[in-house]
Amino acid sequence: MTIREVAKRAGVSISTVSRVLNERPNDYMREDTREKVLQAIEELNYIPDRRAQSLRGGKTGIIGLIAPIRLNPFYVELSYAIENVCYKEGYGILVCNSKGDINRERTYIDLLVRQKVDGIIITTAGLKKGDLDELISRGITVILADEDVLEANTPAVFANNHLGACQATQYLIDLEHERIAFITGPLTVLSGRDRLKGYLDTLKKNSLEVDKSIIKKGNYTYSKGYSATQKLMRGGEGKFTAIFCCNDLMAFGAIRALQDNGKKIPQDYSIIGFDDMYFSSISNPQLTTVAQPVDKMALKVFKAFKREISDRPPLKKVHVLLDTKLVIRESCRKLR
Amino acid sequence: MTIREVAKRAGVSISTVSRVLNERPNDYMREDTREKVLQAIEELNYIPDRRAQSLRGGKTGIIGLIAPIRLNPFYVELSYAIENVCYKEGYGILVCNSKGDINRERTYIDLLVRQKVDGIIITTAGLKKGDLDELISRGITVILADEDVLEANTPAVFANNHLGACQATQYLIDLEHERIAFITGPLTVLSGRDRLKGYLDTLKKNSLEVDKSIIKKGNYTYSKGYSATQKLMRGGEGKFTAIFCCNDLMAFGAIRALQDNGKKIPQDYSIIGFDDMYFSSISNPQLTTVAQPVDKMALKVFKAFKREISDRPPLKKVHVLLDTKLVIRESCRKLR
DNA sequence: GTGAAAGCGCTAACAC
DNA sequence: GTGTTAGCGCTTTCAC
Repeated sequence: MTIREVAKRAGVSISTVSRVLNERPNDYMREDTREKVLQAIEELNYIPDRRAQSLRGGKTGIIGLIAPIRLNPFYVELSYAIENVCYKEGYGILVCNSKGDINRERTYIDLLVRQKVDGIIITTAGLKKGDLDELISRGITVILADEDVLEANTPAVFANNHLGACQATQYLIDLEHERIAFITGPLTVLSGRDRLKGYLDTLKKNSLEVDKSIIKKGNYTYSKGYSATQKLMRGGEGKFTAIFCCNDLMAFGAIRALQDNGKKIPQDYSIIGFDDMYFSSISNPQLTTVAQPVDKMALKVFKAFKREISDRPPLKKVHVLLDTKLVIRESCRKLR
Repeated sequence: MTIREVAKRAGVSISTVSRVLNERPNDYMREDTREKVLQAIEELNYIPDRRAQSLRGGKTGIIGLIAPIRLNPFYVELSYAIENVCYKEGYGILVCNSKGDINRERTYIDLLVRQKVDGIIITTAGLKKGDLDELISRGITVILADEDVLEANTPAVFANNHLGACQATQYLIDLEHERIAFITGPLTVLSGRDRLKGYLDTLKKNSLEVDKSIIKKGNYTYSKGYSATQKLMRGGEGKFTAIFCCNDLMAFGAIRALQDNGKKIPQDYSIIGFDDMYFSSISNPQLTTVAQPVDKMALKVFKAFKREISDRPPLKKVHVLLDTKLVIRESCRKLR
């Protein structure tokens, strides 16, 4: 079922078929010719081959998405937000779960290059400017999502992690909490550092002292949230009344650790997370958290991609910073 | 960066380059020629174009995955299990979230046909044998996962839903529960019907009466789990001591509904789910459930795919049925 | 308005 | 052993 067969059936040449397929503005043709072709297409159930189309200079209509998806469930939220806008725009999306493994990331990039995808949306686990430049030199548009790359000359879209951390911290303070423990994200990644800074800045802004003994290193995993909270408990139960966890998954770990110590949430301790994954809305207790604007992120990412592949892409690569939003549910309470 | 440039740099013809690229068994060549080519490839950082390769009769190396992913989070488990085996085998996976919408499914199928994917792994929301046959006639291998299509002449892989439901029901009975409520899945889908049957059969096997008033219709969503449980409560609190929910998501809804009525799990009611999603292992309480063998399913699906695209695909299309496994956690207790 | 033909990057049959 | 060439399915000049 090729364009040739359609041409034969319609009694025209293949270029005519191609013309009706592509509908260019200044391409005039007799209406009955078009009809004939359309009918032949219909009858043969013909669907053009995108590989062949793209080989002749066109686009593949595929976008690659690379992210540490299963590491942090937040990325399944983000990936499906992106899938959704790609669907609406007629793009296919090749999903590459890097698991945070740089080798896996590179293997996937190789696959995407082979497939000549139109673009790659990536939350990288450690790629550098040079890696990105090579991709770009291959004609593949790269959009950074949620994680920056130093000096990268390509568009990037983030949630305002600093703002989010400020919102969370301030909320706890407004609830009269003064000793707020903090479980960090990995400090190797932008979001981790920004969230820490937001916490610190908000404490300072409210003239609250920073107590390093209630700041624990985390890595966005459930088990780390659990173990960090255990450490917190061993460090002295009275040293804090609330915990701000740098993502929801760790917050669940924290809640569990507290419960295992016979504590109740939010009666004994208030817990706030970050991300707002789907499960945070149905967990017990439902988690108060900072929502990342995933849908908006997906949209902005896609728009950046479109702009980049347009005839005249902007020289100045945008860095979009999207506002987060506090979502109040059940895991925090007013202290007194 | 094409094969031509590599050839020029290595001082050989393009067919020689093609030969070293493809390494056929009976293709001999001088070692130094191969070396030269390899070096040129290396120096130019050449990566062959899969579109062009596949156009010339080859495979695209892409598999499409269609499933109602965000409808039931179980499918995110399944999809990443599949992604994982595809990764290992060098396949790219085009993820298509149908949301259970047949139109979306069809649009995606069109996209996958255009992209000339090697195969489609599908959990369909309503495609019929005819739709599948058309795909197959287009040279696209179709593998059914988790959901059957009547009389379809293509391989299929399922979890043994009947067995799973038996395991869950029997477990509750072993815990001395005799009045076990049941929240069904959609009865339009295979898994829904089989799970119901497993429940009914096990009741009968244990000479327990079926009480239709404690069997409620569900649809695999959280909110339905919640509302069905509310109905159950209004029907009479004493009429049941346990609820078997046809998937984990509804189980969470049920737990919530019970808690909103001031009940405790598992003290007041035992709850068992089905699927074993990641979140079930970290929820409060951690959910006792029936685990679907997702990794094994993914493997079997992939193997069926490979067999189908092999030189001599089996005429008889296999139906693989995989055993489920009871995962005991915290949401059930012995009645007395 | 429509058709013929070149060529996208590659593989494979056939020469040499 | 290696090169030449046709052709995969399509788009796009360039003729007519």
